[in-house]
Amino acid sequence: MDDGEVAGIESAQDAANDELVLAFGRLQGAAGRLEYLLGGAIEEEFGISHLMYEVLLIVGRAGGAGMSMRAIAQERVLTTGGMTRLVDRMEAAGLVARTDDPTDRRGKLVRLTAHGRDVVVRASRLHVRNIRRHFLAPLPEEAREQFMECLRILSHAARDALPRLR
Amino acid sequence: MDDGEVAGIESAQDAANDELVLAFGRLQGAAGRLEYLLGGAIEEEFGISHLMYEVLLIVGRAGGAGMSMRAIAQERVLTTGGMTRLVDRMEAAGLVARTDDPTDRRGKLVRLTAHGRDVVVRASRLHVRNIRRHFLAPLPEEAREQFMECLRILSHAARDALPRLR
DNA sequence: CAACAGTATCTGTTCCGTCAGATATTCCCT
DNA sequence: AGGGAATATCTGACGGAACAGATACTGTTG
Repeated sequence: MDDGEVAGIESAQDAANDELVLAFGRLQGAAGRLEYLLGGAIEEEFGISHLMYEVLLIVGRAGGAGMSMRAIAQERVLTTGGMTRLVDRMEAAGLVARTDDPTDRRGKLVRLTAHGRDVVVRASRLHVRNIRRHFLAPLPEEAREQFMECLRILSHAARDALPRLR
Repeated sequence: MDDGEVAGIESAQDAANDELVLAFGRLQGAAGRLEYLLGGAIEEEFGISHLMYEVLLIVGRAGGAGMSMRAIAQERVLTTGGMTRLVDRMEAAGLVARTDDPTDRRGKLVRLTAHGRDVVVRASRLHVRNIRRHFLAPLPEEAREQFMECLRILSHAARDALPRLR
């Protein structure tokens, strides 16, 4: 079971697709280490993971009485099972609070605590300084806005296109 | 510890940055389920994860005698420890083979087996039909090329900017 | 209203990648 | 050549998310 030639594994036409796959894969790997690119300071400063920070943002902008577990999970593209445990940890850290949904006794509503809001506000302030500078820096100036717009579009599409997460 | 107002959590200036954070986060979540967007058919058809498919692509295009574990890990942004186990599984599945690096007795070289090359060729063929159509579809026609270019730039930058992975 | 399908959340299990440490080897400096 | 730092890979322990099943509740339908 040996192999000689590996060149010509694909047509030039397909090579561009592979490039996209590889680029996205690398970014996914890098995103797992997003702390180095974007949120390392947050983790150091506030002792919360980047994922927690994202959930704070999501819940924070919902405001009002809070968001259901499912809605958060849907928004962040996570299973509700995973969300249960994540919110467990965040609740233990005093960042969010669960309350019973008054309109549906199956449901819970998650909202920021005062501490959680404080953290997200200060973390965001820290974030702002880093995100464009470090993450987007390699891109040519004029491409950044459009790239961010594409990212927004794709992420919404991804969120909505995926089958309902358990 | 109750909280009343949640509006005005941040300035309008910062809101755009948060948008980027959230978009990227969602994409990361979605990327974990990249199978639905890009590679679901591959997993069904060939019984290999999308990550394995990516590694097959990476090793395949290296060609020749093969790639070191570290080089693959670096290219895909993964720790070498994780790579060890991934290659274990891929070797067990008959997709790749390890050989001792003749120039460095610490190292191993990973190369595709005939079966691995067959899988990656056929999977790529399947992929081509799906990737642009499903993943990039939500983007306006004229933005796609530039978006892919941005993705390429950023992914290379991310790979190179990260501290050496253990 | 009883039956039943659908939904929200939680929990046990499993998978998989990271982290830190161990071992073997190479490289560099004296 | 000898000693130590750096490097390649592997391994044990761990964390966290997915998956599937369980439980509780809702809404619909006969």
